[in-house]
Amino acid sequence: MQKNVNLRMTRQRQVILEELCKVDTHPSADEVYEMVRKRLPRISLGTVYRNLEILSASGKIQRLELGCNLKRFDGIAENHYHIRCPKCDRVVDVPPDLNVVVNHDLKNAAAFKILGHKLEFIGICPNCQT
Amino acid sequence: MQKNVNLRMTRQRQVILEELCKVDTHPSADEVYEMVRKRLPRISLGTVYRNLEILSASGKIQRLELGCNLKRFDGIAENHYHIRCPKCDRVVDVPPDLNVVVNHDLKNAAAFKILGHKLEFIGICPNCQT
DNA sequence: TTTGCTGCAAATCCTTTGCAGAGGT
DNA sequence: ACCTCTGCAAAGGATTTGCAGCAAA
Repeated sequence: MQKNVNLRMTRQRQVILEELCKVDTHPSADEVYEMVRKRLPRISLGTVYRNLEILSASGKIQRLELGCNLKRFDGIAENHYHIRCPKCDRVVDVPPDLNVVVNHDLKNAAAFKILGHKLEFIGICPNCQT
Repeated sequence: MQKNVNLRMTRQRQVILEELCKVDTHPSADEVYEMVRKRLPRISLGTVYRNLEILSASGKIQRLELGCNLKRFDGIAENHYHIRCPKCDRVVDVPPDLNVVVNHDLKNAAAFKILGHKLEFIGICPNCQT
């Protein structure tokens, strides 16, 4: 990925941004591709990927990546929280004695039937702080 | 994936479970493969994937997948929370007027320098409730 | 003996990348 | 004109799957 020194607002980038702001469906890259293709039939999927990356790096859109790329597995079956270090991607458990309170008032308002929540803290681990 | 009607405790499954419970590093499937291979040199990566799936489906281990498989993009750049429906994988925003309180007391205790958190609610969407 | 499980390899899915030409600024 | 961006296609990495033989129960 190139450094965003001199960003150009190309037609493709413009349309991707417009289409993304039109919807609230949190589309995947492929879904964005399908949306944009209606206006720019010759756009390539690679371009969509590159632009989504650039747009989120420059803060114009948000990239939802709750968690890391790899699925990870935990020998502890009980639900608990994690802290992930964005530098080394290490994941550690949140000490269980710590009281993390998530207010579930939202349960009453959303049309969703809330089953639970996933909470992940992002933090620089001791190793990476130096 | 077969339905878990009659699970057998094979040597491979046993060793995967044992190795996973030994560590607290939240390994990826490939890392589990490397761990297990020391004891079962002929095990295949496919078997590791299948067993991690089966073990987490049967509740013996936990699968960390904060979020969905696909990266998703959001036209709203500001940070906000999401609800995801596990049935249809739809993601919607948490209405911003709802007060979600995450207690950050944990900041003082962990050796991590906490930068923030990611919170995702899991819930059945109106469509999937029928 | 039944049938779930394994190793293997090929397939699949999503994403990234190299390249030569096109197009913003 | 400069240099970023594009389309294309191939490569890449993680995960899944088909199959024939193996092994728990």
